[in-house]
Amino acid sequence: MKKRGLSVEKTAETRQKIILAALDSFIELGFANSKVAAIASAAGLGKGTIYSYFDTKDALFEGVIDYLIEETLDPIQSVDLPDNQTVADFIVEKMVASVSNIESSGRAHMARLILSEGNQFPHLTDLYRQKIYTPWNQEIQKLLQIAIDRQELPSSIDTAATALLINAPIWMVMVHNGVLVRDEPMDLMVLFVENVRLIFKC
Amino acid sequence: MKKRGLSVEKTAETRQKIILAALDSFIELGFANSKVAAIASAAGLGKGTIYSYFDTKDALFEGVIDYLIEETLDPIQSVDLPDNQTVADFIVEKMVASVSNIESSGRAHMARLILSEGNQFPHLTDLYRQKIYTPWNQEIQKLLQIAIDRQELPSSIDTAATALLINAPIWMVMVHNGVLVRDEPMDLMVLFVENVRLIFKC
Amino acid sequence: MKKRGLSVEKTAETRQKIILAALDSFIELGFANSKVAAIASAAGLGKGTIYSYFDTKDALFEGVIDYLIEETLDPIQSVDLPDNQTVADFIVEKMVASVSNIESSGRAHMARLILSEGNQFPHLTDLYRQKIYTPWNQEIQKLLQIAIDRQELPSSIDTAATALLINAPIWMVMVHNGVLVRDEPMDLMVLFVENVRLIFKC
Amino acid sequence: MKKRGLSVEKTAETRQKIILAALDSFIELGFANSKVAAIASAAGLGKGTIYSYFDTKDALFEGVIDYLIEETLDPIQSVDLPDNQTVADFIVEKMVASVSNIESSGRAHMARLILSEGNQFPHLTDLYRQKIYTPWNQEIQKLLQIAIDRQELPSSIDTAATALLINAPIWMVMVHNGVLVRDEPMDLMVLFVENVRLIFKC
DNA sequence: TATGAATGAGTATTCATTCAT
DNA sequence: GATGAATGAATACTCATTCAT
Repeated sequence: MKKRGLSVEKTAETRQKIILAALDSFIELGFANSKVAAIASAAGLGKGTIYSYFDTKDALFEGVIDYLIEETLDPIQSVDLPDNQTVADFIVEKMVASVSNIESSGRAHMARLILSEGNQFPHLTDLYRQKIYTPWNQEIQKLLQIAIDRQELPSSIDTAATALLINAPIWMVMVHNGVLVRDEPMDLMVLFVENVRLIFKC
Repeated sequence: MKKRGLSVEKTAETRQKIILAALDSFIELGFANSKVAAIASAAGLGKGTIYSYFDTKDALFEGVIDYLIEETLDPIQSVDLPDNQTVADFIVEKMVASVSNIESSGRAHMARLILSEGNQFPHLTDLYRQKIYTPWNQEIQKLLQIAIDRQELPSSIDTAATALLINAPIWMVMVHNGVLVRDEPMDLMVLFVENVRLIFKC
Repeated sequence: MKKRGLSVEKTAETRQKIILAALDSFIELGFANSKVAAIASAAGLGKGTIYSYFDTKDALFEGVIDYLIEETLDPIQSVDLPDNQTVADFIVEKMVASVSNIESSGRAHMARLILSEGNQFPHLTDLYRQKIYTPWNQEIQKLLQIAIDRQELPSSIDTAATALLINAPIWMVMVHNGVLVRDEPMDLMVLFVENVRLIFKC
Repeated sequence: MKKRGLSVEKTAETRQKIILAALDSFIELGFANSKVAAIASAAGLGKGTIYSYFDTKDALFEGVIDYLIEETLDPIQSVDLPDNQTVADFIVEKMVASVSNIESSGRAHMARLILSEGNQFPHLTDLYRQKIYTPWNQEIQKLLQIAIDRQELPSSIDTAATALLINAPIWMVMVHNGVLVRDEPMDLMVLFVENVRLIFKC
C-alpha cells in the first residue's frame, strides 16, 4: 500500500479543516445557528464528509471544544516556582505569555463558547472545568499557600477566594472586550498585573 | 367602554405571565432550545396568545430582556456620596443591597442571558451596555475620581481600568456560580468587599 | 320599544358595510388572502360582529356573491322585443346599458371572482350559472330563434354556439382589461357591437 | 465526476415529477388550497425534496407556470403565411392544431391558472402576457394587416379590436367548459372557425 | 348587540442525518 | 473515502373561530 501514511495525514488534515471551519462558525453564529452544510462548505467538503468524522452535530461541537482544550492546555505549575522569585513575580511572569495571547490562541473563544453554549452542553462545561478551570485555580491556590508560608501574604486570606480574585480580571476582560464593548478593548495585561500587585500589595 | 379597565389589567397580567414563563425557559434552555409552544403551555396559555403580545420569538426574547432591564434598573449614584463617608465605604454599602440579591432579583440571569445569547442579539447587548453596564462603570469612575480628589486613592490610577477591577469579581462569581461550579458557590459579597478593600488599601 | 325599526335598519346597514368591505378585500386579495380581521377593521367593526352576520368566512363569501347577484340582476328579456325592431338592434340596444356599466356595477368583479374562486366554491359557480349565465344565454338563444324565424339569420346557425359567440367579447374584455392588459383597456362596447353586426351581417 | 451524468438526469426527472404533481394540485385545488406536503406525497417524494428544488411554495408555482409557458410555446407566425392561401384559411389551419389540443396540452390549464391566481402573482401574469398573450395578438394583428393589404378585409377595421374578437371564442370556451358548464362542453373548434368565417365574411 | 382576547388546528419551512453511488 | 440528493421530524407562525364581558 503505497500511501497509507499519507492517507492518515490526509485524514488528520481533513479533520482539522472541519474543526477549524466549525470553530469559526460556532464563534460567529453560535451552535444553534451554525449549519452543518455551511461548515462543510466552508471546509471545502461535502456534507456527508463531516459525518465520516463526527457522528452528530453535537459531537462536532464536542470535537471543537476538545481540540481547543488540547491545543490551549498550558497550565501554570506551582512546582516551577523558583526559590529566589516572589510568588507575585512568578504569577505575573508566567501569565504574561498565557494572557497576552489569550485571544489569538483561541482560549478566549473557548471560554466564551463555554459561557454561551455551556448550559446546553454540561459535559463540555464539566470537561472545561476539569481540564482548565479547576487545575488553574488549584495551582493558583497552591501558589497562594506558598506565598502565605513565605509570608508574602498574610495567613488570614482565603486562598480559594483570592484565587478567584486573581482570575477575575481575565473573565472581566473577556466579557468586556468580547461581548460588551468590542470597540474599546481593555488591555488585559495591565489589568491583570495591577490586580496581582494589589493583592500582593507590592 | 365599561370593561376597558379590566381588559387593560387582564392584558398586563397575561403579558406578565408570558414574560415570566419565557424567562424561565430562556434561562434553563437558552433561546434556541426554548419552544414557543412550551412557553405558552407553561404560562397556561395557547400558542396564539403569545403572538398577540409579541410578533416573533425574537421579539419575545427582547421583551424579556427589556422587562429585566426595567425591573432591575437600580444604578449606584455618585451624587449620593455623603461628605463624611469614604468612597470605599460608600461603594461597599451601596453594593451590599445590590449584590446580595443579584441572583434573586434576576440581574444575574439577565447578565448570563446577555453573555450566552448576546452574540445573536446585538441589539440587546447594546441595550444592556447602554442601560446597565456603561452607566454603572461611569458612576464607579466618577466615584474613583472623587476618591483621587480626596486623596483616598493615588492620582496615578487609571479610573477606567480600576472600575473594571471593581466590577470583575461580580462577573467572576456569576460565571463561577452560574456556569462552572454550581455546586460550590462562592460568596460574592465576601469577594466584592475584599476586592474593594484591596483597591482602596483599607 | 322605541327604535325597533331603527335597529332593523341598523342591522341591514351593518350587513351592507360588511359585504362591501369584504367585496373590496376579495377583489383585491382574493378569498384566501383576505383576513376576516382586516375586513372587520375596514368595515369599522369588531371581528366578532362579522360572525353575528355570517357563520363562517365561506358564508361571508357566499353572502358577497349573493349580494352581487341580486344587485346586478338585470336580464335581457326576449319578450320585450318589439315587432318593429330587428333582433340585432334589440340586442345592441339592450346591452348598451348593461355592458356600459359592467365594471362600475360590480358585474365584472363578480364574474372575475367566479373565475378566480369558483373552483373552490362550486355552489357559487352553480348559483352564478343558474341566475346569470344560463338565463342570459337562454334569452339570447330565444332571440336568435326569433331572428331565424324572421329570416334575419339563416336557419343553419347553431343557436347555442352563436349565443356563446355573442357572449364571447364580454368575457374577452373582462379578461383583457381586468387581468392581462390593465393599462390599455379595450372598449367593450365597440367590440360587442361590432361582433353583433358581424354575426347578423348588418 | 463519474455519476454526474446520472445525477443530472435524476434531478431533472425529480424536478419534472414535482412540477407535474404541483400542476395537478394547483389545477384541482388552486394555489392556496394546495399543500406542499400533499404535492410531495403525490410526487412520491419527501416534503424536503420540494424545497431542494424550489425555495418557497410561491417559487414552486412560478416554476409550474414557467414550465407550462416553455412547454406550450408554439406561436402562430405571420411570416409563414403562403402567398396562395387566404389569411382566413391560414388562421384556421394554423389554429386547428393549436386549438384542438388546448386542453390536453395544458394551455387551457395554464390560462385558467393565470385567470384564477394571476391577481396574486402579477409577475406571472406579466410573463404570460409577454410570452403568450401579447405575441399571439400581435401576430394576429399582422395577419389582419396583410388581409387588409390583400383586400380580404376592409381597411376600416380596427386590427387590435378584431384580433381580440378572433381570440374571444377561445377564452369564452375556456370559461364555459372549464368553469361554468363542465358537463356540457362546447366544441371550441366549431366556434373558433365559425367566428373567423364571420369576421372574414367567407 | 358588539367586542377582541384567547385558542389551537393547520402549514410552510428548516436542517440534521442517511445512504446509494 | 467522499458526495449531495432525499428525507421527515420538529417548529415558528397564521388566522378562522369562540365566548366571556
